[in-house]
Amino acid sequence: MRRGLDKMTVLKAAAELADREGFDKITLASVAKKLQIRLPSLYNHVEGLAGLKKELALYSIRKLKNQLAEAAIGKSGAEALYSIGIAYVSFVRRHPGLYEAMMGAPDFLNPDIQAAGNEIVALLLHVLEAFELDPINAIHTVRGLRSIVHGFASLELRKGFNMDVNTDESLIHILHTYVAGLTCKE
Amino acid sequence: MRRGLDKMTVLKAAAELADREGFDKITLASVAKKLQIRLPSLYNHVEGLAGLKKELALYSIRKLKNQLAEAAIGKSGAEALYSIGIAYVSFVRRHPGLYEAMMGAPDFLNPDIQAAGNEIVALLLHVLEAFELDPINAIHTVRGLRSIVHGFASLELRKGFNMDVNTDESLIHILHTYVAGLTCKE
DNA sequence: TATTATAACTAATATGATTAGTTTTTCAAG
DNA sequence: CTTGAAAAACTAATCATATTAGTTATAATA
Repeated sequence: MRRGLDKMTVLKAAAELADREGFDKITLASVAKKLQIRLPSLYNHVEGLAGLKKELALYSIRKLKNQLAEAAIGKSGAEALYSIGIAYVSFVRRHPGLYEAMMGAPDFLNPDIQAAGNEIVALLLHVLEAFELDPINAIHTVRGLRSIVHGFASLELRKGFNMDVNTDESLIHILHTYVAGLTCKE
Repeated sequence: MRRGLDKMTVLKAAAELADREGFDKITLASVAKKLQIRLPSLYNHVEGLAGLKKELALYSIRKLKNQLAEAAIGKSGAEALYSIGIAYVSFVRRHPGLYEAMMGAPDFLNPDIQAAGNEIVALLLHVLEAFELDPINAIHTVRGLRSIVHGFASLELRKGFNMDVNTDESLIHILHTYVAGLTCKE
């Protein structure tokens, strides 16, 4: 068999293109050009543009999950939450296009994407055990943490924050405030 | 002058299409079909597809701003924050496609969009006066509130939450926790 | 060395965006 | 009324991209 590209090479090319030029610049034409092949040849590796984007979303969430898990190593409680939160935002800053590929997926109902998402949820639930929340509260809290880091990263990516005030400090402040709200009841 | 469509009619058609079919289904072709005109005729009202999306983003953020302002009427302090947060998420639920048009804008550097965004920030800062935060903390807190509501709405829209636990309760829980963190220092 | 699966290719078609240039209609000025 | 200008529709042509069908070339392996 003629050994040329494989799927991962295509995905990495698309990811780099997305991070460098923007997610909306991903077209089969632009990816093919970057790989120096003709456009239809990509169909040997991915199922069209929709397939490429779906695979890219999966690639993205798995990479994110790994980095979040790594950030939690050797930490616990509030310290672990801060580390994970910072890692999340850092991932989006380093991989803006790839992150958009993940959020740009029509929805998260794809089983593989859901599985990776569940691992992130499980990681957060595990860290939250130190807070001894009842199960329902723990779910609410995971949703809160995810909303905070995704919302923050997403708004920052869109240049939604005026740049006069340092954004790193904002992230820390927000996480501290939320965690304070978890611990000091009333 | 021949009186036919105007820009607002085009925008409303596109908004309805986005909310009903999804933001990605907005094309000049689909909008023209809905309006029963030929595609190139749209160029009399908007500057191509990019222009339409930019106008739609502006239309969206202004509408959102109005509904947030309305939600704050007659309320203050924490109660006002909850009301605004719920109104934000409610807007996204009622106008998923329009909200995506707003977040899908390449960035918020457009002056008109920034102006509308600043009004939302000003509204939140005004409500936060009751908390007597120092100015920098107030900025961080506004960013926190925006991150929470945008992140929550965005994840919910993408079906990012398992549906076993009620999402309305999650939103209340998150806002309560964050506000608790603001008030009970340490 | 011959076979075969794979991965590239060319060619053709469809949809959508855009531009250029034309026609039609309505309002308002004469 | 008539007529002329402006606005808003149109047709036609071009370009880019995605997709499908069918073909060719190559490399692993039998």
